[in-house]
Amino acid sequence: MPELPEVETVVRGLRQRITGRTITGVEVYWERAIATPCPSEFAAQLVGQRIRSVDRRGKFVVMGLEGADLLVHLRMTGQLLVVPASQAHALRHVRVALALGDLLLIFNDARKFGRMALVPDARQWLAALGPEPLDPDFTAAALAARLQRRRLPIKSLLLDQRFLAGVGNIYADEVLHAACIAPTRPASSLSAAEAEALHAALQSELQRAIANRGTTLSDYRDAEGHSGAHQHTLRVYGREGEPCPRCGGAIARMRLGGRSSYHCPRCQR
DNA sequence: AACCTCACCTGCGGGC
DNA sequence: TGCCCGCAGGTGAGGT
Repeated sequence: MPELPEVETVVRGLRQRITGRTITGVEVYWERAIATPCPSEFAAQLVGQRIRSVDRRGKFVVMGLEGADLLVHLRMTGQLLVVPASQAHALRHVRVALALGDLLLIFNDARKFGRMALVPDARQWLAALGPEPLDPDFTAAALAARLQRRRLPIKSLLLDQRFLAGVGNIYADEVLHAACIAPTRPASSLSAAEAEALHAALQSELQRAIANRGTTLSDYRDAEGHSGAHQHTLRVYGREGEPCPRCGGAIARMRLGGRSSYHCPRCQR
């Protein structure tokens, strides 16, 4: 579910609500939600720690504690919700709850794919991730150089978190549409101008989605439990058979790398 | 390296 | 109403 814009929206909400708070209790209701260490260690090590920072790296939420980092990956249906302690009973899929004084930070996750990890240093844990698409150091020239070395379909490459961190199935389709590039094109076949267009589309599409507080198709909610609004402005994702907003051609759906893929065969080349 | 399928899970909507 | 099927924003493992 959540891709870069959704995780960024969650992180901004968390940062405002829980930075500086101390973890006063931990309840693990679904043990496999804790990737590392074992659930009892996880709880024991967290209690008493202060949350110093909340950041995003790719699709990971990274909470900086005093001697460790708490990582969360929401996968398909995970949510990180800040609720008053009295209100948690209304949630149906609570896997982990962190008490923060009179607030609860709830890890809610219907499909149980999401994971939390308590690690000594998040940087090591995340070292294999590719560059951040919104980082100023991520330039069009750098992208073009790395595209040249790969023959994978460009969409599959955009979904590879080691190549680029944070893009998922929705935004890969939207970005390629914005850049007028067919998802099946081998990455190395992109011209310099196309690489430039792809770079620009990554910036603008991801920024627009963040401004709209993310895409809610079903499960995504921000830290306050609010839906995003970007689903109303998607141009191709989920729109099979509808007219392309740019050229009027019919949006097509295909399978690519095992995922549903939407594009306009008329104006994406 | 590239490509495939399966596994991990639950819930929802469509067709009958 | 109920059952079965296919589908879902992600990723990692294992095979060819």
